[in-house]
Amino acid sequence: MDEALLAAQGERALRFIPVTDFPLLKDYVGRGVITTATYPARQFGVGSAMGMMKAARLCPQAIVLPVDFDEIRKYSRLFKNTIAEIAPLVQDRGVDEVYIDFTDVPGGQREGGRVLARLIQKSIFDKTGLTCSIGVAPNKLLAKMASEFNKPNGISIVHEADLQEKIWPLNCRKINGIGPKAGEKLARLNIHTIGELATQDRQWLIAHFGKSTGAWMHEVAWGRDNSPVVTESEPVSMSRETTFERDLHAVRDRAELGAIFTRLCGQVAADLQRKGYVAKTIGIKLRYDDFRIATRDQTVQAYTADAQTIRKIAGLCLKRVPLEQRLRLLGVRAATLAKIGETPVFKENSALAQIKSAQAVAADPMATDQLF
DNA sequence: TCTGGGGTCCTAGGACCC
DNA sequence: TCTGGGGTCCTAGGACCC
Repeated sequence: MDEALLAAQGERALRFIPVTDFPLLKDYVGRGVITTATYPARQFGVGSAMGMMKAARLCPQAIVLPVDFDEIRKYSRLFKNTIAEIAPLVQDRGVDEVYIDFTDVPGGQREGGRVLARLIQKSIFDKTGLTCSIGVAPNKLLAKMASEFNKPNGISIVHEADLQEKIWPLNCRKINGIGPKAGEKLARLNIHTIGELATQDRQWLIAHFGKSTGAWMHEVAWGRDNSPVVTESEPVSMSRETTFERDLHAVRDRAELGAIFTRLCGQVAADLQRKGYVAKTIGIKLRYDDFRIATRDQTVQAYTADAQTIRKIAGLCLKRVPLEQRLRLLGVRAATLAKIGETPVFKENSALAQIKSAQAVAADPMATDQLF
């Protein structure tokens, strides 16, 4: 194998938080979900994204710790910087996950990548006190699955030849990209394992899941994935949203809702400014008390990162959505981003389009300001 | 007993242009 | 009188991921 990839995942992000003076899960009040759980707590069936109330029934004696996002970001940065010092080709996959292409890292191929994986684990532990699990494989798809095999603090190496033995027995849901819906649909079609998926005819999968998804499913079931490790990317959107402590009504709780709305717009504006972007599409998102979601957005001509402008456009969006039902969440989103100072002037930048524009301006003397 | 926040990508229909 | 496609942009919703 002359090419190798690796996925690393962070664990025990809450390791250093002292555990005194925090409520037990059974005494916890408020809405929300578990962000993560220690391995002992997981024994009780508690895990990420589970509602607090459900978790409290499963493990009432668990201690609830607050989430300190500044601290998490700090450790996340340390984690990624440590890896990048050893192997520079790193793709970001959220706070605690990365893909690494170490094809060209000196010594990377020793013991099939195990030596490098151990070095990365040790470096991360020395710098942060955190453990992580690492999967080594010929592509991102397999590396991601491999990283789950030996948790916590494990290393797992998967070769192409291991497909039948190690990958095919797994449930389809273990494939990155097959979520609850696709998993359900596959189960209804009596396809449960990746091996069963691999035996399906490509055309049959396409008939049931569409051209793109069907073909993709067939590829991944055979362990094939040639997507590159992408080290840099521009953001597509920036958003802020909040779930209220109690459901709010647009009329009855107008003042409260208005204040939250303005605050969210301010936060989006601040995020854009801090990161040096402007946006041309502003949108809102709401979640009703029955959990249905509605979104509206509007694209305007001039790019902006101004709180008042965003608030105005978002306000127009809000007018276009039904507001009879009570709300549990409100969000504001900015999209169609451009780096500040690099906003495109003409949508069409072909010479022809520019000549036409110039002709249109020449024909209408009142339109000269269009040039600026 | 309900179910966070911040993202990406895909689909599909309609408008509009060539 | 009726009939074309292709391409891009915009909008709404939904699946999925960490």
